[in-house]
Amino acid sequence: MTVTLRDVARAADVSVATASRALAGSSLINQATQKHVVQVAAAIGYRTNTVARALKTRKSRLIGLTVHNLENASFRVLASVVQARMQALGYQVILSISNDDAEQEREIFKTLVDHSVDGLIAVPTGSNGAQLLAMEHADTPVICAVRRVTGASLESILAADMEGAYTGTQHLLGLGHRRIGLIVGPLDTTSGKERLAGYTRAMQEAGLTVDPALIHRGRYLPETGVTGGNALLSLATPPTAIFVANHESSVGVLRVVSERGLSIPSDLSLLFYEDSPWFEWQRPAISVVDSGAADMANLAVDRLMSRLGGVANSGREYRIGSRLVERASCRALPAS
Amino acid sequence: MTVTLRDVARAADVSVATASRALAGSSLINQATQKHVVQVAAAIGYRTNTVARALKTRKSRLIGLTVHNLENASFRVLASVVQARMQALGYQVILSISNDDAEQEREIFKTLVDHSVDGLIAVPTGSNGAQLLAMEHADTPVICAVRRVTGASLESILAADMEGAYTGTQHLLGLGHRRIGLIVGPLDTTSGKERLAGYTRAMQEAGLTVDPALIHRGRYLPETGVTGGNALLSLATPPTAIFVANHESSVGVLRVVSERGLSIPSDLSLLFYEDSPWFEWQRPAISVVDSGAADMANLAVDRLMSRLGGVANSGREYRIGSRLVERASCRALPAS
DNA sequence: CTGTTAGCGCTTTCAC
DNA sequence: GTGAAAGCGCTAACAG
Repeated sequence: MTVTLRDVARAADVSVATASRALAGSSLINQATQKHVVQVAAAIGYRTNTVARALKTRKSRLIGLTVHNLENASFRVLASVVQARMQALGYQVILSISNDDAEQEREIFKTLVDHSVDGLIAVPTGSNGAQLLAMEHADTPVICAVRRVTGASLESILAADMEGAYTGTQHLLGLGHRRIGLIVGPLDTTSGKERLAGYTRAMQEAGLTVDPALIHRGRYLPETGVTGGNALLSLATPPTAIFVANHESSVGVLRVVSERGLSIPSDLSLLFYEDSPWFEWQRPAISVVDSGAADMANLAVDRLMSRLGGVANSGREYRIGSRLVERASCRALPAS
Repeated sequence: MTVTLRDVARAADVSVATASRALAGSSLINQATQKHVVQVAAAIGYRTNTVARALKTRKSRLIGLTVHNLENASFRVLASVVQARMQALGYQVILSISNDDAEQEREIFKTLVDHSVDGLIAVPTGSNGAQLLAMEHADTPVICAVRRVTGASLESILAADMEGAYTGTQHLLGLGHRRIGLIVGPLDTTSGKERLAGYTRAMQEAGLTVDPALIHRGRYLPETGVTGGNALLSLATPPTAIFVANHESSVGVLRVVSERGLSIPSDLSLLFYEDSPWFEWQRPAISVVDSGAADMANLAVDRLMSRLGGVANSGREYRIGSRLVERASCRALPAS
């Protein structure tokens, strides 16, 4: 039925060992035999059985990729980029979705190990560091992306959230805004904490006292945008600009703005965090602090590949700088 | 290093065969030994080597999933649902992205076969039917989802596009609209053809002659929404409603509407095809013809599982009925 | 019910 | 440069 290396060997009149070497492109082999074997193999339609090879070499050419979901634009970009690049490098990726649930993630990691993935790129929930460390000890490189695990010495590729929020806030400040609202994620996540810190720092450096009423924190959900937007806009002195530093809530904020009949940017300036294709199709196009998902994905792949190539775990944290993308949703305030 | 079945056998003082049977939950085994082996296995931290098992049984417990991209909401839902359900069923999914490119798809299928996936759920480009058929002949079940391959007798799970477009158009007609614009995908895709057919049928049944100027067809891209929207809205007698039956162009249409300062639904009624989470967050919330991506995904999994269970290829085409989701973007026209 | 044994298809010493 | 042979870890006859 299936044509095996044996068949190739027989057809090319060499031993299986030679056939294997020829196909693997081993150096210690006669050029002529090499060519011949390769030709014969192609002729009879031979394809390496990766399972058998994996059993022997303990290399599956499979890597795991776990993300919280596929709705968040950053995770989606991560999935696309990792998939495309790893495939080009001869690896297949097993995608798993954790729903940001520690329990599910635990199961996923176990199964991935069972399938003997050669490596793992994970957006971790943060709760299964021990398991990840165990994988590292079992010589399976793990790269954390977007999120990290505190206390575990794993290579992590993160966004420079503090710096990004600082840059974004500064941009708004530079435009003359003084009352700047912030909608941010939970403060028990690194990104939530750091984005708030960046905002705070920029405000303080500008000599402004941070008004707690201008800060709304909530879950990574569209609803947060609605409650946050309404809360901020209902203030006695509402903000002249809102920095939406919680990607998922963007759509909720847009809804509130539209319901209140506010026009952007004349009534309110809006700055989002993490770019999404449709932000630029929006009218006015939304300015964003792009956290660089594609670059994070690329670096994650680069790091994984070098780990796969034998480089030791640096335990290092890499930060991808944020980038301000000015579009049309922020206006300069006339000097008053 | 790694603990094998041998170790379990030794530790439990039975043969490898018995250990294997105990772990596999074979029927022909003593309850007591069974329990004992399982306990010992857990105690020494045994985990089945799926690669070795796959080599022996020719079942990898891996399935392939190919989609054009992760941006289209339907593909995303397909990926999420298939991943979650297959995982729960003890399978892992290898995700590949074809970019709707026949060449890339060809490579993907080859690699998937190399990794001996047990089955495949594919959103096919349509150009590699022979390869898919070859997989079927090699006893690897293939289920096509969302798109199909003409001329190949493969099980396909499709949306009832003709019916959906018919329903959507009828809805608009029922609201009193007579000049209904249609923005649709390429006519060399099944969905493009069928959606146009559904629209045409509804119009004709209402006794209306179809004005070709009201039909804009274009690629599955946001740009199409811009050119299409502008073309339709620039007509001497512009439509009172636009049926955007090309998911990707939705965002482009919204942009045109906003640029022209049109208000929905008073100036123009809008009906989209294929639901997306953010459509309901939009203000006004967008009415849609939901093509049922989640249901397609579920059925695809069901079909794959029964094929995996030994059921023969029915070669059948399954259609998931569309559903009209009325929100707030279509208004009834006053009888004139 | 349990043990012995023969591979699945491949890579890789180790001899020649 | 090439071949023979030994498994990787597991399952599935086949005996007992």
